[in-house]
Amino acid sequence: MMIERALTRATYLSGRARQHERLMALSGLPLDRAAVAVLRQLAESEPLRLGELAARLSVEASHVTRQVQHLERVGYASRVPDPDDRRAQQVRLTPAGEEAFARVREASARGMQVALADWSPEELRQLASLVHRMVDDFIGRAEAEL
Amino acid sequence: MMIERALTRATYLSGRARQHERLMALSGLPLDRAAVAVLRQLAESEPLRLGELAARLSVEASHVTRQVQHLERVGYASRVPDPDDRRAQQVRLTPAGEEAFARVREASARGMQVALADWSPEELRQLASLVHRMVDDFIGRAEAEL
DNA sequence: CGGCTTACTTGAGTTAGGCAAGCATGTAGG
DNA sequence: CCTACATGCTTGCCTAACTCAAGTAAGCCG
Repeated sequence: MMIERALTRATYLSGRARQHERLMALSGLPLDRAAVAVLRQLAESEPLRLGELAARLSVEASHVTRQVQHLERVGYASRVPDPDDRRAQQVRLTPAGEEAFARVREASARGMQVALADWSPEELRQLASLVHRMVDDFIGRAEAEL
Repeated sequence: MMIERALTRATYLSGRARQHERLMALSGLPLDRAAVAVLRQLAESEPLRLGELAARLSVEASHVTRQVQHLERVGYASRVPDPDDRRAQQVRLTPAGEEAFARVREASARGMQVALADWSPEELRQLASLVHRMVDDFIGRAEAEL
């Protein structure tokens, strides 16, 4: 199963702090890795409750609490009480948050374009679709095991 | 560039501690994430000097020093002075280390087989080959930028 | 030899993230 | 409706995985 080695290489490499620093330098934003992950998830979905956000990122709620507090302090996210459940809060991005995410995404895509410059559009499409499907399958398995 | 999103999802997910715990439970070994990364790199190459090992993992040498000390204490790695340079040391796996890595790899592959059970062999092959190529291209770019 | 570089080590600090305990709200059974 | 248990979030505290800075030993160059 050579896929095992391929994925391990990819994921270890990209988790390095250095990659993140490159990204922040490119985008000109002072966000840490965890904050970017939250920002991204919020940008890619409707407003989410805290618990749901934690579930989608596969991390503990306590971690998300702190990251969201951070994003609030820098003005990228805001919370509104959930109308259906007074225990819960909905988190959404502010316009500034949307804009910050756009810059992150743009910087990230730019880096990839450089690295993958001589891939054909078809190959890129294929890679993206296989990877998406793989992630879905992994998440599916994780959920099935509960 | 939808590939950007696919990769970010994949890499964030796989970095989670939970994934690692699952792996350790499957393999029955008490190694932490960093140790596994070093073990893997050593298993996949000839004996390496400490600095070279750090370079291949894209981490600081000081981190590698500590990880290797750890692997030595549990009997998975050993060092020999580099014959060509008395400042340096070569790190290699012991037989116990080789065996431990084999178990990690097997556990990891098993997990993937479950998750990706209904992929065709052709799709798996394709994914692996695209991912390998992508990682090579990323490493190539990182080196080119020095 | 004297001075600069390289390979590694050690120490201290930061960040991501888990776990446990606590508080407020919701929900069901008697 | 009241007691009892479940949820959603927060806070505090701990560990792992690094990084950066300073130190030592060995090599290299005039």
